[in-house]
Amino acid sequence: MGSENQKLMRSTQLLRSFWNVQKNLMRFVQKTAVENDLSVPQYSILMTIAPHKEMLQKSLGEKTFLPKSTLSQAVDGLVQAGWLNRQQVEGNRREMQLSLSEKGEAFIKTIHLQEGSIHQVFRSAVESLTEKQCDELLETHQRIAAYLEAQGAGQGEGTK
Amino acid sequence: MGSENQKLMRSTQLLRSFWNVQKNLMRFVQKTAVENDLSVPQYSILMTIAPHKEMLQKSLGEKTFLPKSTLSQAVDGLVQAGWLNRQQVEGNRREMQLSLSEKGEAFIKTIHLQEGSIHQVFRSAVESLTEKQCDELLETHQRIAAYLEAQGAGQGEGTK
DNA sequence: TTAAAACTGTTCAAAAATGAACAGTTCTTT
DNA sequence: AAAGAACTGTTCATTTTTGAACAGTTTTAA
Repeated sequence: MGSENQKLMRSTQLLRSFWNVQKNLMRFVQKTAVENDLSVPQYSILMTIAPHKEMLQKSLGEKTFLPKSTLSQAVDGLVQAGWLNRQQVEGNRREMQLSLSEKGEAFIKTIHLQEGSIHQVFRSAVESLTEKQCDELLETHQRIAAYLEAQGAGQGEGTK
Repeated sequence: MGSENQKLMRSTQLLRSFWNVQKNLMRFVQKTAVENDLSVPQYSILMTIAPHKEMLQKSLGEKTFLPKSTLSQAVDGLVQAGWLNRQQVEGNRREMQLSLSEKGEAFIKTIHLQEGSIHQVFRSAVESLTEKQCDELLETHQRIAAYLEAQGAGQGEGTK
């Protein structure tokens, strides 16, 4: 069936398209992380926690998909560096509550403003998009991410 | 200026949106790689070389942004496994010509068909997009990728 | 033609990321 | 309430990735 084949090619093309963006993003994330003495997981953690100011370590794991050993080590480093506070959840001696310190918030702001940081570079990259293009991109990404999120989260898969 | 602030938020929102897709994609790439006894760099290499059938190792480095030590090791593994052929470029004793072996081509086809592979999962994820949505996504991604590609490739940056 | 500089890929020691085993806690079932 | 199962995070040995030094080749320019 020709149209099936058509669809297959479409999907391949789209996957490549995402991959092309993602490998470039990773390049700048890597660079930004190194320039601020962070590992890539640590950078991810900061960016994930930033809009909420505080999060359970468990939730952070679910959001980032980082293996829990990686998460534990990365968080530890961030706490050492003074960017995060870590304390036991009261009424639950297993879970850890993580929160951005004031230093941490300031640090994130600094990163956002650094020339050559992923944030600055990306800002320029999307500068010329129209309102409509932005909205459609967000909408489509949201749909794809939601689908993927739902996959594999169900069965035997968990962050080990 | 309010509209500047507006733009900033837009950019942040878009970056998050890409990140949400990318972390999910990476999850499946990782999974697909492991299931086929590949490292993530090795998987990237195969997917990059696949449409061309053959490439210079140098070009592969430029396309994937993999550090050259990583590239060298990963390629070596693929050659050992019999998926790639490697030979010196004739008339140039530095560069290496890499090409998919027949076994390698077959291997890639197999991966594409595996249930739960990134390819299958992604296919389902984008199944319901309209023709128009696909085209716009491709177009926008292309623009962003092109911009990012141009950045940093110029000055002191190269794959070490 | 040479010497110096730039290029391409490999090697190897160091750093980063991860799985598996674990320790302590909480929840379930009896 | 006691035993067993499930949960949450840490530790540590192993694996993966990477930067730096290198070896060999080609290009540049003296």
